[in-house]
Amino acid sequence: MITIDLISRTPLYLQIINRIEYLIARGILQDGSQLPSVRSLAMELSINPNTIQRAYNELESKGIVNSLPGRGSFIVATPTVLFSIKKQSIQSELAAIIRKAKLLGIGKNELIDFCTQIFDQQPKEVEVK
Amino acid sequence: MITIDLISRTPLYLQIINRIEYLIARGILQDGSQLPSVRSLAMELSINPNTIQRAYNELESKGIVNSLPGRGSFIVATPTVLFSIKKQSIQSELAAIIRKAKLLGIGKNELIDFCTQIFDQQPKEVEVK
Amino acid sequence: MITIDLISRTPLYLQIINRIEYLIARGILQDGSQLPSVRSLAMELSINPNTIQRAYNELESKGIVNSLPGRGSFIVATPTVLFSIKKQSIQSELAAIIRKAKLLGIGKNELIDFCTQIFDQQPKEVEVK
Amino acid sequence: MITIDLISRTPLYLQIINRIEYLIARGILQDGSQLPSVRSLAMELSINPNTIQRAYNELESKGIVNSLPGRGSFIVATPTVLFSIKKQSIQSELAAIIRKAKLLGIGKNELIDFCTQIFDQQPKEVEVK
DNA sequence: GTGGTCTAGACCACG
DNA sequence: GTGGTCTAGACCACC
Repeated sequence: MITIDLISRTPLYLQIINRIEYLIARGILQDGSQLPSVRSLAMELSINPNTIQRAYNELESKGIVNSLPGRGSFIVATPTVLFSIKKQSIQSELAAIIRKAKLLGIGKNELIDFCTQIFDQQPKEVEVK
Repeated sequence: MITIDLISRTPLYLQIINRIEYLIARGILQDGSQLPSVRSLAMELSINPNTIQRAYNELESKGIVNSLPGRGSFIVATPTVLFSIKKQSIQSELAAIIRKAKLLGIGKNELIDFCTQIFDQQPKEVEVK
Repeated sequence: MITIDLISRTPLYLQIINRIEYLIARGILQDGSQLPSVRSLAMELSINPNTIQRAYNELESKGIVNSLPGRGSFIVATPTVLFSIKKQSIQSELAAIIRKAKLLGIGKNELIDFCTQIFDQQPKEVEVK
Repeated sequence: MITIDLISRTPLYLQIINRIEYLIARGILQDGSQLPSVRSLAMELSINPNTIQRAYNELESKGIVNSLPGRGSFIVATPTVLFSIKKQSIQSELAAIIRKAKLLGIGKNELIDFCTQIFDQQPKEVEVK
């Protein structure tokens, strides 16, 4: 369920976070679900347990996961909550890049056309990087 | 003319590259213009000459600048050329983020509205990061 | 495997680049192979880690190497790809020198004889400079 | 007669040397001809007199020019002598590049074909860089 | 441990 | 003065 891309430039802990958030947003990981243990997931993915630990820690500090020492880590966010969190981060990223585009002198219409094109061209399911 | 933000997480050498590319795109630095010398710019920005050197080197390997030992560094790219280079990179960044938005389940109309809003909200002149 | 010549006038970082490209072209460093770490290679060659870092950076910007922070640097180019890159650069160098020879008034036959002689005289394995 | 290319990466003093040697080889500057004075040539080319001085010095140490303090600089090499000097330097450059080609695994026939092609493609008169 | 960025300071060739 | 290379040593994020 949780997969990573060892070749990708994206840090492994971020790939894990993105993947878990994606699974929540899609309703695959539900509120209250238990995440795999740090050690078992590390084994499964053949990476360092510290990396998993970091991903879980960041998810906890975002309020998406609840780690109970000795018992495991559990999802505490509904897709709705998760959605608004993610949406905000995407908004800020999008704002940054649109700022760049404006600096370049790209007009609004050109930008919109562009977004439409990209949106339509994307395949329906893509691995989160 | 060339400014940096010491607080930004963007590496200084990248800020300098972005700034120079921006000035070329805007037609402020013209084809054939001489850039400030490595040492003088380092002094002006109060940073290490090596950092400027690195920025100029990368601009040279991108074919935007011509560095002549003992003579100075000169712009060799027209705004048009520069524009197409930058546009391509913005396109790929935009594609990546729109991919993310789709994964979240954001619809096309919502995305477009979003871009329009952001585009209109942006102040006219913003520091390149 | 990777060696340098401290006496040569060729910059160390270029010697390292050439050497690695040579090892790829020969199939000794294969697609996916991990390069020695920046620090370990620096230690082995008794030079500064920054010099190795620079070589790896340039190889990455050429698309020959993939550097993943915290994980290492990996070959991503096949010998075939590398071969065509190198061949092109050799072609242009050769063109430049043949142009000079023509300016001197050296005839085609003389040039060809010359190349043949040099080709046959070369020892089979020489250090890349 | 003596021209330079301010954009070229070749050092100015080398361009001047190459140009003078070319003019001798072609018989345009004859044995005993007086070269323009350092200052007048510097003025004419709008470059630093030191650069001309350096070029003349190197030509003198090669035995091609004789500089008589207070009187000027004179050609002392015949085209024949010059030819053999240049031929040697071209030989060593050619040897270096053929060595590289061999390292890449380029065969003798391929090399020869290549040289022939380049030789035939070259325009008859090209500026020495 | 890994790569990436930056500073400080030195030396070189070129003008 | 100019750009180019290299060393030494520091700090960062990531694994």
